[in-house]
Amino acid sequence: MANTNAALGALADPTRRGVLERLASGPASVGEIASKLPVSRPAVSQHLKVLKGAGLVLDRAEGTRRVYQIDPAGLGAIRAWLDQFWAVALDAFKAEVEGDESHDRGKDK
Amino acid sequence: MANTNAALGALADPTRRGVLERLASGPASVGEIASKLPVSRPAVSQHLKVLKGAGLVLDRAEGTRRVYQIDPAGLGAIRAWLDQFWAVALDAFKAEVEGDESHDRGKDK
DNA sequence: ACAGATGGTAAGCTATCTCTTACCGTAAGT
DNA sequence: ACTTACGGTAAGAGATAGCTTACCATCTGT
Repeated sequence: MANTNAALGALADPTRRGVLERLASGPASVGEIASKLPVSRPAVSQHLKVLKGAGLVLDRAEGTRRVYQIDPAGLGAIRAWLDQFWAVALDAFKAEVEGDESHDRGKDK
Repeated sequence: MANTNAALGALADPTRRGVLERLASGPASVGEIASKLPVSRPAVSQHLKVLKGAGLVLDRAEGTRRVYQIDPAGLGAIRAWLDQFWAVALDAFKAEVEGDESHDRGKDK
């Protein structure tokens, strides 16, 4: 399952985002992905393993090649987490700007 | 400015997400945040520095205390990046499922 | 069956991250 | 002025992440 935890960790690496951005335009094989990036093919394989573990990509065998593509479900999970987080934080932020002094200060410690 | 790059990197660490989740419910001082987490206060200070650099939190002095809160703009930047990414990827995914074979394969290499 | 292409895995190196303890600066109260 | 509370910074230790090269397995075509 798409663990939000692992997914956020996976998104942290620039090379991995490079892989995802390549895949955003459509499926590609490992070699195709690697040819566009400044790292070796094994490095790309390792990144794809992480992305797959995080539920961000899907893969299928296609002859001797292995084709990867983005898994919409994984991205959706992150979006859901972020949206929920955004909603709570923005709410607290607005409350702070307006009323202030009435809802949080002192309730924490 | 809220660099998406730095922001995603900042979100990768569990302790940092713990800090953000605490702040999502309202502003708090460094000590208050640290008391809820399994790390020392200096560690929290360091995390806050990263979060601030990523544009995810704001801080203000309040006497001898320093109060931190979430910066909605930073979260918004990540949301924007993710939404845009999501849109492109989902589009490509749907195209792949339906037509297939007609829009990408071969245009990349 | 053999040769070539493709890609996953192992081992090892280096750089970076995160944590801790120790220390210092600043603001507030007596 | 002195003391106390609060928090940022420095230095260093340990763990981890990401890369490379070398190697192996699998699938395809001759």
